Amino acid sequence: MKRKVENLINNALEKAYKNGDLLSSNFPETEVEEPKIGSQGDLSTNIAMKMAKIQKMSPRKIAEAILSNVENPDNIVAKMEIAGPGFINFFINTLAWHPFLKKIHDEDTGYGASNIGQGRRIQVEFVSANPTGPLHVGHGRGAAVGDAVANILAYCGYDVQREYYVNDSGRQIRTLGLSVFLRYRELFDQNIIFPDDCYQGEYIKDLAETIKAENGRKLLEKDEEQAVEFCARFAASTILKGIETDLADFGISFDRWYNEQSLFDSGRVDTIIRELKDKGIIYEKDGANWFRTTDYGDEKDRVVIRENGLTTYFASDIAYHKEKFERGFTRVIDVWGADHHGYIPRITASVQAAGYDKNQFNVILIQLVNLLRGGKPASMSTRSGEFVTLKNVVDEVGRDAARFIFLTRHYESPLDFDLELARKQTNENPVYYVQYVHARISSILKKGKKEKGITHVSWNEKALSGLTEPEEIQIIRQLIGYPETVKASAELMEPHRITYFLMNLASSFHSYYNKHKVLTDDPDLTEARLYLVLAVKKIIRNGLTLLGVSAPDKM
RNA sequence: GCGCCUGUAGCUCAGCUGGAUAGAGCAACGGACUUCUAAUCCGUAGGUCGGGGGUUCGAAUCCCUUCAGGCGUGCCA
Repeated sequence: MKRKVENLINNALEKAYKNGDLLSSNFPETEVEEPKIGSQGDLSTNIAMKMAKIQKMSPRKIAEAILSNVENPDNIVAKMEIAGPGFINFFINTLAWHPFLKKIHDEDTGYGASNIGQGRRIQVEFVSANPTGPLHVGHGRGAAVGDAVANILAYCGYDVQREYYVNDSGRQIRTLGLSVFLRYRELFDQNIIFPDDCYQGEYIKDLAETIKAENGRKLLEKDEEQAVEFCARFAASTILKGIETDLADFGISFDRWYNEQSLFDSGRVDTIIRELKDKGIIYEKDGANWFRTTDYGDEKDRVVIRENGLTTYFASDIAYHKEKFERGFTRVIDVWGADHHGYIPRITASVQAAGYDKNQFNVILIQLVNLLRGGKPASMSTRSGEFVTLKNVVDEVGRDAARFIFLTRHYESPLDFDLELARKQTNENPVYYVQYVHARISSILKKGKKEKGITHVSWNEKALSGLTEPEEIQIIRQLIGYPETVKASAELMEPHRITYFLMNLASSFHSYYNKHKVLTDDPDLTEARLYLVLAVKKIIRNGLTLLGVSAPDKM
């Protein structure tokens, strides 16, 4: 509809210029938007105000010139008026809204899809938690956002790959091995001191128990380094399997699990460091090797190889991100926790050093999740190991509620996640509010079939002319806005836009439902309303699908 | 100190990327089930968009400045 009105305006502009009503043909882009207040029409444009300077005329004069040249061939516009400082308001003919419903039905699951990605390859890397412990709620938020972003991008024509980067080498894995080994020795009544910097959680003890059950005291006879190495590998792979399961239960799967270790095994890390040294981007100082990240705007240079000869996490990340682009992705998106924001400049630097544009690399920084229970903080300290895991949360509140709540905020704002509230099946909990729309409509359709024998609703222009209630037009207007919402949410990588869209649509529907009956004694009206309501159902389903939330037929 | 993020109704947050009189939900108060699911709806009340400057026809939105909170600022990951 916006586009249609834009065309009317653009044609009017040209005509006005030819007539001499306008002095310049230098037209700014026509923008049409929905006024918030009903009395200001269905759509309005600010074009006259934007043109005032160029045309050297007052906005209202320009508006008049435009209005006198508007042609309205399809009788879309019922009324036009100039308002305020120079807005042109358009009142749309009720009948003109109806054809949009047909588009929704015809395109069905594809309604809202687009091709802004044009098949470009894009990678979304998310979660990527170290396999040193189970996923906690914070990872859950990253998972929900990353997955939704990937869904939305794919829906908008990108060729999306989901990847999980597994940090399976480096010091934290050794620490993991040591932690497990020490707990293992404890099981044989050996007196050990368990260091503070080891992993404290109960799961470490469980892993030790498993090793004991499978290997007896064999490890005690081994050389300690070997034993730690064994524990490390066993623990990491067991934990990773657990992570994979927890994510699957959360409805998330990856196209690829990428091992950090493989970057060393293939020699990629060595190669890239050598290349960068040759280019002078990496240099030696104080016995260590430094990357000149300051050349790319970082606040100081960063160590790649430590004085002790070991590489840092950054070294493998340089190789990793370069490799991503070599795989053919034109854009790479990393979803990180906000506590990693200090790493953005250095990774961006490495991407640029590899010859790619900094805009090809984006980081979505997920802010903290405050886990609450009845308004009071639920413990989440990693140190004591008593954090609430993602699995705990999903088991307690369910997948749909968890995912939806993670997506009710812009990812840049901290999120309060109240377990008690998420479990409630009341209107305090927005998931049910939206899902309930889908269930209610399913129920109407079922009843329509049972009592009136209506098994199929289709486009019927005559019947649809009966859809004239303000609530009905309001719903159609909202439905029409869906593709735009999806597009914006893809471009900005902000899934919460869809969440809010769905809540607003749900609100309009519930309101309508309470005021008007869909199944009436008038067959035409019933058919028209079923057609409308079915369109709502399709869009609720489409939106929830993008968010990774189910659309139940019954609740 | 420096960097990033956030300050919008009592609370939790939206605000379509500069538009007209700033919106929801919760909490409070008052109403609606012999009806397609009351997991719902209707109404009332609630605001100096942290403060101060600037940019322009027009600012919650952009710029500067200031205050407050969170996070980061390792040859840890």
